[in-house]
This record gives sequence, structure tokens and C-alpha cells, in this order.
Amino acid sequence: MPELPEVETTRLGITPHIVQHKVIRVIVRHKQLRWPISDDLTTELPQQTIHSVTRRGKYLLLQANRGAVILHLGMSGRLRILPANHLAEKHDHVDIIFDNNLCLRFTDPRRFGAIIWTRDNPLHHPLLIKLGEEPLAENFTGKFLYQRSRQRKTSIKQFIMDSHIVVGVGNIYANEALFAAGINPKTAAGHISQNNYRRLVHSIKQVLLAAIAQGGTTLRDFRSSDGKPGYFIQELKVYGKAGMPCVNCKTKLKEIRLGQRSTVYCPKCQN
DNA sequence: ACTTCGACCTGTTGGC
DNA sequence: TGCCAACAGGTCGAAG
Repeated sequence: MPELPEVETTRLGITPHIVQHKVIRVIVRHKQLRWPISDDLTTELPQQTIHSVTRRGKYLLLQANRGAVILHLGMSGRLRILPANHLAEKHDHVDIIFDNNLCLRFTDPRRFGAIIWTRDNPLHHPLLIKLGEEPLAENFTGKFLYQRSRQRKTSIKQFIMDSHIVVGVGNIYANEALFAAGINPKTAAGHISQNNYRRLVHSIKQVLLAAIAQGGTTLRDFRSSDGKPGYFIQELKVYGKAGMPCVNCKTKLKEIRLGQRSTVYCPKCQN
């Protein structure tokens, strides 16, 4: 489900319901996520107020008085705002219940997600400290990618999906941004010109911003925190469209695998 | 330092 | 209809 636009959509959806509200109780039904949920979450978070909900890459950060929740949705995770007494179903692993009688519910069938409690600055956490640039920040430029990619033999697609370089570019939007920039996903990152990196960075920003504006991409069952689907799927040009004609030139879109991930591109427009 | 690959899980899809 | 393999929005960490 979640790439950066879906995470951002989630952040915007939950923020007004939990910021400035005090946590009453934390219910952990299944602590075995990517890493086991620490008991400290259940014991320390109650009675603290959430002061902000921010995002770093695909991590959501819930800042409390004396600590923070670091939350990742993994591949199938989802957050919803529900009435505090809402019946829990099979994959509803965690509830954080607030003083306004609402509940922030974490649901994740595959359990690749993570919920981590830290007493320190969450940005200093080992998982976050090494992250690369934010794609929508001004620091993320063609020059930056060009400099970081010299001597790199890895494909450009894997390079822009590497969170130590730039965060938040997942498989859908990597495919889409490369199509928009007219770059073949197999190209060695170290062989791309600074000019093409400028075009690529522009495309990444555009694709992500457009997807955020549409509330993310709904593939199977992504819903924002209030239950609405994302509409960006209508704008996808290559992802999930192998074998179909390119929207620009009608050439049959080709599918290959890069880094074990499905990669779709137009062999003519992206050469 | 870089690259590749297995691992973590469940649910859905497509081929036979 | 049933079965089974392959695949799915992520990314860490080990091994080469």
C-alpha cells in the first residue's frame, strides 16, 4: 500500500484527530511486527499528549511529551481513526486510544510494518539517522543525484529506490518518474548525465506531488484514514500496464525485473 | 564501499 | 472448482 504519497495522505488524515490529545490507553493485540513492539509503548505512552505528527521518508513520527512513536506501514499497513470501542478484526494489531474517545488503529496483514517507541529524538534513531534526502525538499536536486551516483553501476531505478540516497520513492512512483523523464530503468546510475538527473528529479517531485494531491494510489484496498480511496491509479502511465500500448507512442510496454521488483517501461520513449 | 539476495508475513491472482 | 506457484505498495541485514 504505502509509498510516500500514501503515508502523507495518512499523516494529513490522522493529525487533526490526535494532535493535542492525550493518550488514555494502548492496546497491543499482536506485537510481532517487523520488530516486536516494546512493552514500553504500552507502559510509557499513556497519559502523554501527542504534540505533532511528522513524516521522515515513509516513517510517521508521533511526538509525545517524553518520547515518540516511530511508525512504518511496511507493505500492507494502514492507520485509521475509529470510535474507541470499535470492534477489532483479524489484522487489527494495535489501538492507541485518546481522550476524545477516538482510537488510532494500526492494521497490517503482512506485518512488515513497525511501531517503535523511543525516548530520544526520533530523527536520531538508527533506522532514521542514515536516511537520504527528502524528495520534496529543496536539497534534492539533479546535482545531488549526479554527485552521489558517480561510479555506481546499479540501475537508475534501484538507485532512486535506495532510501540512503533519497527516501520515499517506491516501486510505483519509480516506474512512473522514469517514464516521465524518458530514462530507461536499466541504465547504470553512474552513466546518467547531470542534465538527465535534473529532468528525473523534476519528474519525481511532480509525480509525488500529483499523487499526494489525489490522495495516493489505491491498488488493492488502500484507504486513507477516513476510508476514502486514492485516485492516482487513474494517472498511472506504466505501473501495472505491461503489454499495453504506451500513452505517447503506442509501443507495447515491456516488463522486466530489477532488484526483484517489477519494472515496466516503454522501450521506445525510455531509451 | 558497493551489490545481491534471502528474510520477514498473509492474501490475491493466474495457470493448469 | 481446486490446487499451487508466483507475486504484491518495503527494507533490513548478511554474505560476497
